[in-house]
Amino acid sequence: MKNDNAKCKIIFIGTSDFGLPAFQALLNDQNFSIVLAITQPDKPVGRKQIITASPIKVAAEKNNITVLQPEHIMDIREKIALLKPDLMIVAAYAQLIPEQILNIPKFGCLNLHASLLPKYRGSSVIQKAILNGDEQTGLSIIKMDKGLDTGPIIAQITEKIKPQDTAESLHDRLAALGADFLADTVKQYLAGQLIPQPQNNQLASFARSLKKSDGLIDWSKPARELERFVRAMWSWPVAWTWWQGKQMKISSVQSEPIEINSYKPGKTFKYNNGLAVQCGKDALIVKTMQLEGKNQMTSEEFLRGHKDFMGSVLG
RNA sequence: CGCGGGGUAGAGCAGUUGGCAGCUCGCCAGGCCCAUAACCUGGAGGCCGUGAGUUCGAAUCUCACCCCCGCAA
Repeated sequence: MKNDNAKCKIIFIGTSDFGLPAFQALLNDQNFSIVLAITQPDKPVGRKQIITASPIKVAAEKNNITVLQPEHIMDIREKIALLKPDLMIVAAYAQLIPEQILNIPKFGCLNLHASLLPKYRGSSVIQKAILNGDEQTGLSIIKMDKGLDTGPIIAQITEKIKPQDTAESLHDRLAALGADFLADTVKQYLAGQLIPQPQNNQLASFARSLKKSDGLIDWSKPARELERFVRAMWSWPVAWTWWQGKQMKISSVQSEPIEINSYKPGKTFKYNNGLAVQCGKDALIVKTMQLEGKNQMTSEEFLRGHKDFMGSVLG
């Protein structure tokens, strides 16, 4: 039986639920001792603006792990140093960590990242992979340096992107894969079995974080591209368009575009009893949608109550 | 008290000078057809979110409350 002194002392840094399975795996592993969790401050969420703790904070408290939530992580540099951590692990923290912090742990600082680096550094990396029509993406664990997702790669695994994958479904799958992947990789890393490989900066690309407005559909783009766009924007910010001065979310479309180019982009028309929208090249069949103020529903249901919709122009 | 839309048949929606509750789809029964998600005939299905108030009379006007949703964060 190992005592706590023999365990690897880890500080876990993360905010969103992407890092949750990995965090949980570390907590459950007898080889590790999580001495501190660092996460973003509680923030108002939802229509009622209820102050809500991050998923990482909730999980940490459930496991009696101390939680710190500094505005800036530099504010707690001293506290981190006093703990003399062996390793720090970062997963979806949403804040750049300065070198002075990265240098504190004996074995440095590892980051679990949701793409195959150097492709897609940054934050909206899962969306980007779907948007670009990639066949596969994956997880990378890198040893962090002062740059944003620029550190040398320690381990990677790939994951196929399914034709029906949304950013949400792919996110959940990658997050789940992160559990064993991280725990195993950390052990091998501590055992000195993994050698960090520098990233090829020539191949690097960057995915900036998304805003609500990034979900606005440009109907002049090809249908094939917009189909990926709808999946990439789900479940946030969601692909949306304008109709009669109101926002309308397009939550899902049929995967195969139809080869019709008879209308102006954004024009709606009937196709096999379904609702089709003309795009820049070919057209898309809308499966489910949501008008602001209303619930999400199938296009069939929507059309029942909106006889004037068919034939209008969106966007 | 952040801003705004909404709650009417199983579903989606109409319905305010207050006056018998409607449409499309679905469902049930029957008919037509070689056949059908097509078409024809008939039918069932409503505490109009809840509670008060105004009125001869309220889905409709007034007040309070509950619930759903969009924005914002």
